[in-house]
Amino acid sequence: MAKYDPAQCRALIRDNVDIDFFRVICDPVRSELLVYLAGAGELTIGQIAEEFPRDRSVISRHLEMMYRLGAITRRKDGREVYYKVANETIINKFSEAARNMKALLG
Amino acid sequence: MAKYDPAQCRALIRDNVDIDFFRVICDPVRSELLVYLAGAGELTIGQIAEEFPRDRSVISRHLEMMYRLGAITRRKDGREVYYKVANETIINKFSEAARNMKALLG
DNA sequence: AGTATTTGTGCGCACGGATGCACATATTGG
DNA sequence: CCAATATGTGCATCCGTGCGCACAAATACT
Repeated sequence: MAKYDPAQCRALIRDNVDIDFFRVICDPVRSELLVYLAGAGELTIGQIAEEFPRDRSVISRHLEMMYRLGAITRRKDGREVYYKVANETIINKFSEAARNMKALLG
Repeated sequence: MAKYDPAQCRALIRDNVDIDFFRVICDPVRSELLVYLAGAGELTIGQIAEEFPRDRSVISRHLEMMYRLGAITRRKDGREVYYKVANETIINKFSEAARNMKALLG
């Protein structure tokens, strides 16, 4: 049997699916934020926080996390920061992962 | 603006992507197990545990978790249990999610 | 400049999940 | 029936992460 090579395994995963992206997206709170944002269009942290049972700082950190991974975009206007879902990026991540998994396992 | 409805948001997510499935798959340890299994074909818990720096019981629980969500199949033969990656299921989950996200956001 | 408003951040607390040990269960072989 | 091997499980512990409070930073408004 082939000897186990952790580095090679991890590399093989990361070449095929953006694990960090999906991990961030598939969190219960963040996925809810994402769906809400997708339906609302463009919102500030304050507007979002009004509707969620979490502290504003928590919402801020979740959005920051999704922003870093490209799931949402943001636009600063004065003191407010408007967040919006990065539709194409998300679609592409899922499509790419699906295509690669098919090639890897199919 | 639309009032926030947590139940509706969660339902919308779950109708489009199997969050629990992806959460389990995209864990660092489990994804590594999955890739290793995919390359090796069919292995027992003992064989897998020999190659991973975790206790056998930990491997057992991770495999059980992935089995429950359909990511892997298992076959009992005597005292041994052979695990194998459920290629079609995984491919289908990714394809379905990609298709739905495209319809939802595109 | 001074105050108010919006967002970012440091920090400590708490909770959930991962981990490993010890033991239970199941199955084989003698 | 008994010992040996493979896997499942209860339990205590540890560690990462989420959470919210308090405060800092940035910007607007008068």
